[in-house]
Amino acid sequence: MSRRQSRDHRPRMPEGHTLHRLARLHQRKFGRAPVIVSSPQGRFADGAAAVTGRVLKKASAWGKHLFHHYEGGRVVHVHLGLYGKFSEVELPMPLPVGQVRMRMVGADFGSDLRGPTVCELIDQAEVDDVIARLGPDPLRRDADGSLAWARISKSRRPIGALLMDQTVIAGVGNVYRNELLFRHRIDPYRLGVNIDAGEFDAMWTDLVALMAIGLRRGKIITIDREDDRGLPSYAPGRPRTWVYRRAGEPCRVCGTEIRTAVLEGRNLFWCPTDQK
DNA sequence: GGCTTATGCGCAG
DNA sequence: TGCGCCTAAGCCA
Repeated sequence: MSRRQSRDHRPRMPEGHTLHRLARLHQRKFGRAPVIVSSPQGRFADGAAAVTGRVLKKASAWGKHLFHHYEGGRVVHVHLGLYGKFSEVELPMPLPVGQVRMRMVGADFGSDLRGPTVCELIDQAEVDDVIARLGPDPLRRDADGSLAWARISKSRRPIGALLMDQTVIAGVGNVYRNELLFRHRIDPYRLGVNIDAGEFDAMWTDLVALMAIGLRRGKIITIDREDDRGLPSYAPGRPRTWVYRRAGEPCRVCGTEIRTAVLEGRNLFWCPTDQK
């Protein structure tokens, strides 16, 4: 078997940590060297033609948005959406399989992007526009949680919806949203105005730590945090989440059946006993 | 082999 | 509110 498609270490859930991980990977594998960019599928043909052969100066992420900054001020903006994925491919590149929107080939590494919601060529001003629409990203060093608090503390929307709103906090997806609310014993339907400052501070601090674990480990782990006892306690096969996708199963704390409902089109999971 | 489902989000109506 | 995007893992037969 000469399967060139390498084993992939991509996180299963593309929330913010996935994009930061990709930015780090792409910078390491493609950075500071010319990259051959193409669009086998054709839908990104013009964008690919504009950057191919140019040096990738930097890859960065803000929330769920990924930016490839090429020399000459051109930027490739990617949002994976629900299905988008980058594969990791060893050279030489095999023939494209399926709908490959963007193919990147560096000196000793390649990557195929399939199924993204967004893959477009933009300039720095447009990057700034994208970022201006996003809330603070817990994975960025400069993240200012007080900006999120300013929005939440005034809102009459449920906290379960606010945490998913990318203009409030950038990078939180359905897994982190549900897990964070359980960890802090907060009912997802409680309104933003009814969250107190202490609760928010604790959630924000926790979120920063949880997402940093996701970034480091490449998967979302919200129980058995390695820093709980100062040593790695996660082992393959061990449960990694408290409530996410556990509808009907017993709460790991009190045994009550985990409930599920749809809030603004997304699946909510919570323990009706523990979360008030 | 086929069916269901999912992490996101913009848009139509 | 619900659809469309259009991938792929997980499950069942």
